[in-house]
Amino acid sequence: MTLTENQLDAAFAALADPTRRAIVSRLAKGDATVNELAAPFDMTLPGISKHLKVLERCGLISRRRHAQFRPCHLERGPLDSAVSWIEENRRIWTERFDKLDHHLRDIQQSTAEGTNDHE
Amino acid sequence: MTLTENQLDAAFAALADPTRRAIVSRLAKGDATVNELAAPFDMTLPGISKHLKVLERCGLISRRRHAQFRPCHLERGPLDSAVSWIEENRRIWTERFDKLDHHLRDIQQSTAEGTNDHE
DNA sequence: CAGCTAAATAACCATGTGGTGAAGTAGCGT
DNA sequence: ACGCTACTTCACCACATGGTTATTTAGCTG
Repeated sequence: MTLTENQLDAAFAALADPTRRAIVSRLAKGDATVNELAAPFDMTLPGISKHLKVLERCGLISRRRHAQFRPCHLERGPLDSAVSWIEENRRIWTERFDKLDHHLRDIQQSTAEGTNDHE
Repeated sequence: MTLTENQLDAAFAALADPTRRAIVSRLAKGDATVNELAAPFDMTLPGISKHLKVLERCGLISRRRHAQFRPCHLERGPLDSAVSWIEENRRIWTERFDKLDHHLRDIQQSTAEGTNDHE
């Protein structure tokens, strides 16, 4: 289910480029050919082709062959894995703060009669 | 709330490195000094220092000053933004497939008496 | 077949990144 | 004041990345 470290590296790295994120966003709406994907960008086709190869290598997209066209298709897996990694760490972070919150509440309770705005 | 494109670039790029992800995971459990963060890695301190600068520049961590120590603290914002971006695209992706699913169901219903396994 | 279109590949370039060792800075302890 | 500790910054290196133009491959079409 979850990707290996290397695949996670590649997925995050792939998403770190605005052109590639835009391509992913476009593909979320439906498959598209390379020329269709390239159209919105002020970039040569080989440039787009390189980006697509990056996306393909990390599993974010797959490509079929249809006549001369190579329609690109967004794959969900890497996005899921990326979110999973972040969510897991946010969970740990949040739980820790919940505990801290309880702790502070305890302290406040035990010093309820003292001042409460020092520093 | 959401980061700019550049900040999103930086956040994803920061998370693309396994050392930096490990540092983030460590910090999710609580603040730590540079030496504490460096300990698990087979890497010199300047190397860690560079990684921390990357994390700091994209807002993933902040650093206080306490005596000679520079305790690092994980900030939640960029993680939230990264997840938001991905979630938004997954949402579009999912909705599309739901529609497709309905469409296929319609087709299957209207050709219910025909063959159903042609390509 | 020739020729067009879609896309990939090759060769190249500038810049960025991840790492190093060596030197510098800042604050505490004696 | 002196050194120790905790880090940062500097100068450098090898390699990856993002982009280009020019060339090549693959497949349709006349």
